[in-house]
Amino acid sequence: MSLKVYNTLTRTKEEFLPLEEGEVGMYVCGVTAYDECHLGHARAYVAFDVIRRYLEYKGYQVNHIQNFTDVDDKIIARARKMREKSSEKDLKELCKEVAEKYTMEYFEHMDKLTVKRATQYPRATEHIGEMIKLTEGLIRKGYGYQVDGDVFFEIGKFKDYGKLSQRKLEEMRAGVRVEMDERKRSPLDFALWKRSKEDEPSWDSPWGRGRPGWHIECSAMSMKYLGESFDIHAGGQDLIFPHHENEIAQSEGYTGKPFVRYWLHNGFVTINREKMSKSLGNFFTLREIFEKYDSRVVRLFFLSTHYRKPIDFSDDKLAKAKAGLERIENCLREVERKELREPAARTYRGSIYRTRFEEAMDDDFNTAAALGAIFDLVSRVNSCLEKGDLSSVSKAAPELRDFCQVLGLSLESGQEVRLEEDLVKLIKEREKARQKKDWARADAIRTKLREEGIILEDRPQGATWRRAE
RNA sequence: GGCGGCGUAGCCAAGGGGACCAAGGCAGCGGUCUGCAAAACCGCAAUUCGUGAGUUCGAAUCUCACCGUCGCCUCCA
Repeated sequence: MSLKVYNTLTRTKEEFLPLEEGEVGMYVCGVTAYDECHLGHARAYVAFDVIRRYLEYKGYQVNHIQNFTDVDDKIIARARKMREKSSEKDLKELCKEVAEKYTMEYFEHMDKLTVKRATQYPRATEHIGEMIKLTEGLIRKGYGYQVDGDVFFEIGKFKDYGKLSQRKLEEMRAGVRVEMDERKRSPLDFALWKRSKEDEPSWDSPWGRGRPGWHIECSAMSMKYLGESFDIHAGGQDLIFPHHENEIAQSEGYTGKPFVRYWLHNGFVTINREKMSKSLGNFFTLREIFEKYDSRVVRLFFLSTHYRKPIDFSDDKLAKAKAGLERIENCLREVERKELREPAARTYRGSIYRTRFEEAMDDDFNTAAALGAIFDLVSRVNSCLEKGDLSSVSKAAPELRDFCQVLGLSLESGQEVRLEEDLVKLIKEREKARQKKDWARADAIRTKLREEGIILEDRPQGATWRRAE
């Protein structure tokens, strides 16, 4: 079976063939560290995490690079606000603090969502030299031009400009909404290097003190860590234009080589069918979301829709994802009770479930269809448990864990958690009451425990409990 | 104005010319189990895939038109 991926560059699904056999270079556009992460970030990074995990499942060694933008207008704006309150610190110091704070928060939230750590996380400010070198090269090759301390990229010089977003230059000019900077040769020319104001973070360059433009960092860092041509470049659909279009122009203009083989873009999170965004005021931060929902539920919610499609968020949908997650967990918990826990070795291949799972994932990482296979496998395991066919269970259960692991669904085993002393006493008391057929007492205890978040299930061997969550 | 996506049961969602009188989940209904539950199991539930026309032996799947909806064209995952 061959893996097919949808390439934004060609607008088709293509067979995935990396440059080096057995290895994949993958660059994911990271966050600008100026504010808390929201649901949209979570969706993107969960999507690319699953892609990375599946590539690893297929046997590839994945070199996953993800940047942090730690110098930018918005970070500076944030730092300026902070300075209004505590004026003793200088702006550069505050910019660093802002970036550091939100970088750490990013990790905190992504860990909750079980997003694997990238191989490396390069920061823009640590690669100023590389960016200056790229900019110099672009000027030398006639793509860049300097105007009093600013350097712009002249898009008219790059013949393929617009190939990713599939736009023609003439069309774009017609729709330009940006105010014209008189010093630019075309309104669509973009900054490679920006002259900076006195108090802003700045670095020495051949064009004076300044800081890099936004797009250049991704060209510089991706090529530094993955080479001038590499396999996968990923990000949100909103980055297609102008960010990724500009990256192609810079990188290919500089190297004369194809920059990226496969461009992958995830769809947006919407709230009530509208794009979630700060300007609309309808966004949810991950901090808010995790106060209400288990992060595993959030992850399953994302996986229930193909990563390129928009996904609409609502409490109701999260509640449904939660019910689905419980179905999988109840199944695995039951397997453990039967002491059938086995290492999730991939020894049992070729089942119809694995075929379906792989076919789904091979088809541009169709996690929604893959979940179909997972739920069918859950039904199969439950059914075998019911019939007492434990040899089938011991074959199917490791497979189920294996699939969940590929999707990054870390499931609770349910057994390692201890119950508080007084609650254990109550359960024992209830057992006695049940033996005496004192149903009123037994039910009262069950209700009380339910209020404590403990769900009791009576079984032939006695009652078992699990946390509600 | 230009470009692109989407519209499948009550809700979510996969499928994208014949194996589909359409996966899977949630909710619902009937049954089994249970003191009653919970969990689980068994079964039921779209004769139909936004609307209309067309291509085809055959269409949810292709073409055209229309309606609805969302996004990009400015920072954005």
